[in-house]
Amino acid sequence: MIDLKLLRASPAQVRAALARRGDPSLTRLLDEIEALDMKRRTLTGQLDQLNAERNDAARADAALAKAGKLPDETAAARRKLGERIAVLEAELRQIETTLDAKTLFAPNLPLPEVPDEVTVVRTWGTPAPKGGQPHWEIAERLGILDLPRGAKLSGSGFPVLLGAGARLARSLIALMLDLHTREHGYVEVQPPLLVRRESMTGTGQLPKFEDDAYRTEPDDLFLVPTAEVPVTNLHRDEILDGAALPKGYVAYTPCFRREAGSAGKDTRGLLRVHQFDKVELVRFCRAAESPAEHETLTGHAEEVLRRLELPYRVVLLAANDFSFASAKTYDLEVWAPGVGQWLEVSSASTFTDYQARRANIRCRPRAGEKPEFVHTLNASGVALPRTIAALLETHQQPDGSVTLPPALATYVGTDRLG
RNA sequence: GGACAGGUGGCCGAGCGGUUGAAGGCGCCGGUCUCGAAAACCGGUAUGCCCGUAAGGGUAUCGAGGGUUCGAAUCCCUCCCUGUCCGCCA
Repeated sequence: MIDLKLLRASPAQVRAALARRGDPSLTRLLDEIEALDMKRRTLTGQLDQLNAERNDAARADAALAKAGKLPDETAAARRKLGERIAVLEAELRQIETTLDAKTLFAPNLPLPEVPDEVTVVRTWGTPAPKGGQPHWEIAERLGILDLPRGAKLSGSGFPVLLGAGARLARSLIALMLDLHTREHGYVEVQPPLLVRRESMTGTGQLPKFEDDAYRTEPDDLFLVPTAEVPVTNLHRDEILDGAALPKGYVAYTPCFRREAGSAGKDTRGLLRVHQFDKVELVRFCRAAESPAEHETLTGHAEEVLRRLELPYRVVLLAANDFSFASAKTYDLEVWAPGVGQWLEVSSASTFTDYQARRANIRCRPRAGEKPEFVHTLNASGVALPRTIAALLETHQQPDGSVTLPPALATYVGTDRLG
């Protein structure tokens, strides 16, 4: 949620920051928000004054009315005052409703250090030369992936993992959860996979991106597109103890995405699917800590790829290229020689206080001090399908088998598939 | 799905038309006492918005919205949520 006080204090700064997102309609949205905010303040000023009058009057009248008789003309005057208040209240309510609705459509402000062009920050490992089989061919040969039957069950984009493939997925999940809980200090969470509208609004998926989500009828619940939603909302409407921050949670969940509007893109194999598994990292911290937390978090996600011996690069996304609620995002991309592409397997973002405002997540720095909004951050740690694709393509052998890195072999129970 | 009960501050809990933002307790903070601590005692301790450099002031908020009233945490209506029992069930 955009900070109305900041918008009021530094309108030019907010406009300049939002302009970097490259959506010209945001200027008009800000105009509307500013006008509504001004109206709201004028109205609340008038209302505060009238309410003060009414409160004074009520106190003065109380004794009179209780004892015996409140003069008719006094009662009439009070009633008239009450009517004026009711009219203004109705007007104010209408403006607030509109203002809230508009505000929810304003994305987060990119941080100043975010570039205008995507930038490769660092690369780890040596990417294999482009070539070899794409993962779907390897997987088909190994009999660990069945796309046609997935399509029969649910439609395209719902892969079925079989045998060693299913075991591989389960092993990857266990490896990641163990790494993040034992070595990086996260608390493991198993959240609900269906969430309320409020939760989706808190993290920024709603109201703007409702078409991207699967929604249940008649309960109006949403299938989580990422564990970020339930885990961040764990602390919705709470005031956290400042001494307990930073706080990190890790959750494995399936993720459900309609991918509306992306038909035809990356449709082969595992690159873009409607349901996939992901281990997600979520952190809550004080505002001053969030830049360092963002780097730490990104490092936690990177460690997964190092353990899997997958060459990857970290890219800093451009201001016009990252998600609605984010203020700064690093993508982790693994090299997939078979398809000859860098594949995004993690997005590590800081949301500054944007989600915290929407979801009303605050902390009290110390006892007796005023609550302040926390900063939220999250990163995939990491998403499975593309990681599996990269694993198969990177570690495929001339004889058609696929070797597994030691860290993973321990979990799978073999160091070779096929 | 059926039948009840209930939603009040960080937590528990009173209040059921008139200085109630809200008793009391717990927790927390400060102080007295102590070599130190505990106990005891004293004091403080909600959040949003607006005005103000500040001190402070105004206002709103007792699940949400609407209504009755000169006046609503208290009465009425609708919705949401939680709990208990019954039914069903991994």
